[in-house]
Amino acid sequence: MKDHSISQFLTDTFNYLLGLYGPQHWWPSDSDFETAIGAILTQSTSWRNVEKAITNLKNADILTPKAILSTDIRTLRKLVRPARFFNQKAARVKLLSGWWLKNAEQVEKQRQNWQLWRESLLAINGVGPETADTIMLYCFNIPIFVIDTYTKRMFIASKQLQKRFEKKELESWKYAKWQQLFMENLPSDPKIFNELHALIVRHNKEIGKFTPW
DNA sequence: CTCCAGGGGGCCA
DNA sequence: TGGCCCCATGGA
Repeated sequence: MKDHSISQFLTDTFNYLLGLYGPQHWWPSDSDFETAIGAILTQSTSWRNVEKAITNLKNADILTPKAILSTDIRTLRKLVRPARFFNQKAARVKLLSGWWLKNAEQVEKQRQNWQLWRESLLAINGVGPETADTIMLYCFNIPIFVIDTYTKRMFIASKQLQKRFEKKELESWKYAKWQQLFMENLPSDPKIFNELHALIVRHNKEIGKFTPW
């Protein structure tokens, strides 16, 4: 899977998008815990709506794991309501707060065991691969690349990749396969993974105004 | 009015 | 495994 031409292509893509849009400064937040909560709230939800929910949590002064755990679930539902699926997300925010309280400090101390921390995140109801990797990368600065629907859509449509793989094959690739493509063909650098994912999201928002790269 | 956002879980063949 | 449905706000 590691391939020089693919490495070159991904590096070129990164440089192209960075030149086009500049640094995206992800993840916007006042704390790593806020970032983690945002990762839950943004599931299939516009960032605009997530901001409203986060603002509600800030105004209620409960943007810490302990405060959220001690907040009544019905109160939490009202606060996160702008972020859609508020019943599920209120519960998920509580579960993640419990995980954070128990593990966040240890993650910082034992970063080499990141695979185990990732597994423990995936064990949380409501945390799938994308959310787990988002937390690993944007909260803990661990070099994991985040795959989302934008990334798949954009690279399935890529002529460069279609020279190497059938489009049908690209369409059949699952999360882990896409992640492997990026992680084996780019430097294992959290700054690169951070920026590239943000740039891909930005590019997909802008598509229509700009021609594909 | 319709469409769809920075996903994930449950269910069923 | 793979396909489908559910969740359920707010802006364009």
